[in-house]
Amino acid sequence: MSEITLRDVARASGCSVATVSRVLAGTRPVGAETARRVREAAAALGYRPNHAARALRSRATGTVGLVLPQITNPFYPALVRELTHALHAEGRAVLLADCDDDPVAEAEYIDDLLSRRVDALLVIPADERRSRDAVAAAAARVPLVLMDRGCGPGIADSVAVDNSAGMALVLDHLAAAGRRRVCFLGADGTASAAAERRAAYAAGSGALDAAAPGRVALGDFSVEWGRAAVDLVWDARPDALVCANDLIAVGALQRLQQLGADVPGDVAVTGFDDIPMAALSAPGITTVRQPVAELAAEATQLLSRRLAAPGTEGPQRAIRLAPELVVRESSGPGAGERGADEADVAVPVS
Amino acid sequence: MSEITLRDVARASGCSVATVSRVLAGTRPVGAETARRVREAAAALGYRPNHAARALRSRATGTVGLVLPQITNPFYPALVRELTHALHAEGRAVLLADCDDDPVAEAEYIDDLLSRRVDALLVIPADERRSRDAVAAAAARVPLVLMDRGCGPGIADSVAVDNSAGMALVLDHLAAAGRRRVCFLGADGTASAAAERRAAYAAGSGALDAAAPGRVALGDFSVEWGRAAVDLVWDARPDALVCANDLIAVGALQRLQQLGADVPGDVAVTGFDDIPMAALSAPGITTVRQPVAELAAEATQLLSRRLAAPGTEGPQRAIRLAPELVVRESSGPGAGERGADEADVAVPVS
DNA sequence: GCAGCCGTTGATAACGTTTGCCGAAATTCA
DNA sequence: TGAATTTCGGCAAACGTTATCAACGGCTGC
Repeated sequence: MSEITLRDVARASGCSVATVSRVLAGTRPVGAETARRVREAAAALGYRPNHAARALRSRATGTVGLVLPQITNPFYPALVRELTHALHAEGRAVLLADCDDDPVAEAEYIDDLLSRRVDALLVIPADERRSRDAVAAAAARVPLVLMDRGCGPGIADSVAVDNSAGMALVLDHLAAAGRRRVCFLGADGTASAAAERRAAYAAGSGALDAAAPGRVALGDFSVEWGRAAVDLVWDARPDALVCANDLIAVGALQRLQQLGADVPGDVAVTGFDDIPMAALSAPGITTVRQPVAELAAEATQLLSRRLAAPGTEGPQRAIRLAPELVVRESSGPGAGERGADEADVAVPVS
Repeated sequence: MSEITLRDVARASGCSVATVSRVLAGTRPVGAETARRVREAAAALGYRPNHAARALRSRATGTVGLVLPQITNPFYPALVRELTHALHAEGRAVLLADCDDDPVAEAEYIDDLLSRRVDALLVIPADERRSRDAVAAAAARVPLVLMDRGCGPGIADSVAVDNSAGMALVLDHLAAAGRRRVCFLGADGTASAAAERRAAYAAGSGALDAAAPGRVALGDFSVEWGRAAVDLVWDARPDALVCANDLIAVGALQRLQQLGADVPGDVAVTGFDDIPMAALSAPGITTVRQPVAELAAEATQLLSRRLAAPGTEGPQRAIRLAPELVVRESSGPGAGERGADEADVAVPVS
């Protein structure tokens, strides 16, 4: 069985548990010869440190809790992947909790993770408003980084994409393509991504057409809403639908095709996030790609910094990363001006 | 700080730590009045048990490790979701490890999880052959359940969909629709799902057409391969492409549309797994839906059974669950015989 | 009324590590 | 060469919980 403890290694190598602990953890210099004997014995016996005991004694579990609203949201798997890889690279393990978009469940999971003594928490809050209390309480106990969505000001460090810059990229692109009758299919949720994207549209779309900022339909971040939203704005005879995320765009695209509209000939469609489906849809959907690996790297770095300097409550940081525009067929030249094929061209933000 | 220990609760409630532990853990009966006082004090102080200490003493962490090949594989998020929910419902937490399809990384993660003293492991092996040693070694230490893919015979308990039954559903459906020139676009990997599906095709397709079992193209489980595979079988003028999973089907569908083929008029396309994209593709892809929630429930139940009777090495179980056929537009009536609209009809296996 | 029993409770010893402290040996410096 | 300083290793005390054992009541039953 996995019963080999420090005592056994100590006995086998002829020294005390303390020395064995020191050479294995490298906390203090130890004689070269002794170190060799200890390492040999440990390897021979197949010693595996007991993380539970270590955690109890040193009050650090080497574990990070990751709380997210819905793993089935197609944007998150890539993020989870990058986060777990980045954290594992630092020797930490990841406790995963999917709260199913329910702030109450979210609070319970956070509580459970805290009682499991995670060293830190990564949270994508389910709801900007109703997640706040639980997140703030947790942030008071352990280093906590908010990702993707905000949770009110001054709660904790946060890392997210610059939604305004992303929306600006989209609007510039559509403007350059001569689109003017633009509509926004967004989400009315309190999640910060929803709010920021619709604010950015409201702020930027006026440059295309004075009435554009008013052509807005708000629902949620789903394919179903995308389908339904098209009908609500159809009377305005739009030549471009700016969607707040790729799921909405997929739904909009489907409904447009049902209605017999030509995409991009009659109307362009754009999304946000660049989930896998955006590239695989027909036509491919022009969208704003989030720098997922960089988001993960920034988040883990933020955590490491807090963990390295315990108690030191430095100023909170709100990191915003620049997204890039991915141009695909769904926003190609309109009916009048068909040009060359230009699919999947990535345009980094300046 | 989170410094409230059993001692504090004991002092506040006027009894010993032993009693407090007993009432809070419910391990042994305790006086009603005392229990009330203890619970009151615990609540008032906001006591949170220290899982690290508990784990050290009782040699059980209440934690399960989940090792999977690629969280970005669109079939897994739904499975992860159901697994975490099922496990959390039993009071366990989930340590997640994504090994990026690399058996070496997989072995390291398994090792790390074991040294973190997980009570049990859920593993979706990256490779049938090269994952075997690490999985077998782990299974000797803790209860382990293999999911989705096998890992050689007699290694551990396993839960998976019945791939043969699923493939049979597809072939029956195509036969009933009058398709005869069937081709199989599969994966040559050693993963058991790949092998079982292509074996089931080989065994069942002969009933449609004597040459069908020979019309096979093998690559991997990707959209890219699906696109490429179409060209390899196109000379055979197929009227149906049976794909080993939905990603291949999506790729095949794209390439067919590029070639100007009508789906399902000229050729039907079927997938396997029922990932979200299958429903959202245009046309929607007929596929075999895995009973994800039931798979998760069976797996956790299997774990619970092993955990309840420690050391009792009962016989290994290999549970196979019946899938259901989801008929969508991609396998509708062929060119000659267009009928009524029948989208998204689920036909459970008998 | 006394032996014996159960139901409750309190001390206390683990669980396997890390770590502060101290002694011994080895090294340096005057 | 003696004292000061460093280096190295051991002892033992934590960390917060659970489990074992004994003690102390108040019972029942004869």
